[in-house]
Amino acid sequence: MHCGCVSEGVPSSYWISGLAFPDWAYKAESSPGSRQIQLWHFILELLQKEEFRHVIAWQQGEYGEFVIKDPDEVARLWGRRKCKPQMNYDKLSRALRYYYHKRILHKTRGKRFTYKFNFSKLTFLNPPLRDAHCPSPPASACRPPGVSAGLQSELLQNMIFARQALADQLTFHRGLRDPLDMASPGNKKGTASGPQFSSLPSPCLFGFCCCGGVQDKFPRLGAFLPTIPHSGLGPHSSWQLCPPPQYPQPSSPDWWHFPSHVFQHGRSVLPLEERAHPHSPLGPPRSEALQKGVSFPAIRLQGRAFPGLPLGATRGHGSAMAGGRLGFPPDLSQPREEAEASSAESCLGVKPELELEGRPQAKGAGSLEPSGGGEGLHYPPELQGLHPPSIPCLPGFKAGCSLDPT
DNA sequence: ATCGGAACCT
DNA sequence: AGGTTCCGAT
Repeated sequence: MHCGCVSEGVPSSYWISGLAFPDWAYKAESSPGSRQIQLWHFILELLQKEEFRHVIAWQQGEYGEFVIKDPDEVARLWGRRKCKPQMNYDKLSRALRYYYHKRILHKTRGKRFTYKFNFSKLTFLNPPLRDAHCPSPPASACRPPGVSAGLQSELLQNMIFARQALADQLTFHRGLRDPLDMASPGNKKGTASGPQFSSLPSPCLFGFCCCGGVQDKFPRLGAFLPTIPHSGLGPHSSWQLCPPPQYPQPSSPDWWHFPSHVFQHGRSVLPLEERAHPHSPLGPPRSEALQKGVSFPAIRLQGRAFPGLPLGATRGHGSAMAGGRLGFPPDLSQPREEAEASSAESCLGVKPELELEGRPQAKGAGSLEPSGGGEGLHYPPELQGLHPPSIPCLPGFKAGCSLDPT
């Protein structure tokens, strides 16, 4: 039943194994319907490939947003993949539009051929990770051989997105989802059609970038996400640890310009440490955004302080926690075994009681609507300065999610 | 260019 | 289910 179509040299099996698109997603045996490559998979494949950058590429500065630079070519490639020589952009875009309702994708209004992924949805649609352990190499291995500075940046973004996605999942799963989504076909509860988040362990997200061997474990992870038009990381050649070694400067707000609604729910995720010491020496003064409540838990590794990242590590439904695979980096200075042992129990997360205010799709108010809601950052005063989640942490780490062992 | 309904296909 | 094809509307 070969049609001579090719897959453009892009393996359709695993390619972000363990994160968002595990290989099962492509395997026929995992689906009675002989699951084929889906369009969004394909789009992501193209996006990760350097050679298609002239055809489709991530939009700089907008996370998850991509531009189809050559619609005809993308359509041709898609048609080739699907053995549909009559494929064109009109048809392809129709398929993309079906993703709007599924919240896999949405259109960036006003920008031609520009769409944006809702990564959280993609992740949510996928099943539990099978082996998301967090290897803990020596710090010196933080940039594995072959990991370029560029990849370094991308890996960081992966981590950011992964955390974001998990945080989104968390929100999603705590019953605070958007009613529109409840009605969407992919979200029928209690069916066997989708994974249950309660059984979804968090990957060691930090491990993606901070732990060595990421190339081996996640060979294609690096190209998954758009390049951060960098604020504090790129120029640093040392690749010591993934997050920028300091808070972003107010002059370079890119760092906290995450599109996710995760950051728009009036939730301060400031670590206790930060709250207790508003002028903490751990970093420069908080930016305007941070003051508004967009902040990340501080992380200390090897004596250095980092801005936290939007964390999705979940205590979620208990059982997930009991599984103990939560995304937090071990202290890289620890001996490997020790670090692994602790990483198995580590966790850190945003307070999972995120609110979904309004429907993302609601015109002008949706957090997922990039062109509609402006910043969309509304933080009721009463929600500012809330305590961080009471989340089980690494042994020896304070609840409050600093990684600073005390 | 973009949207979404409708019928159809696999 | 996840498109593909067609098409009228905006």
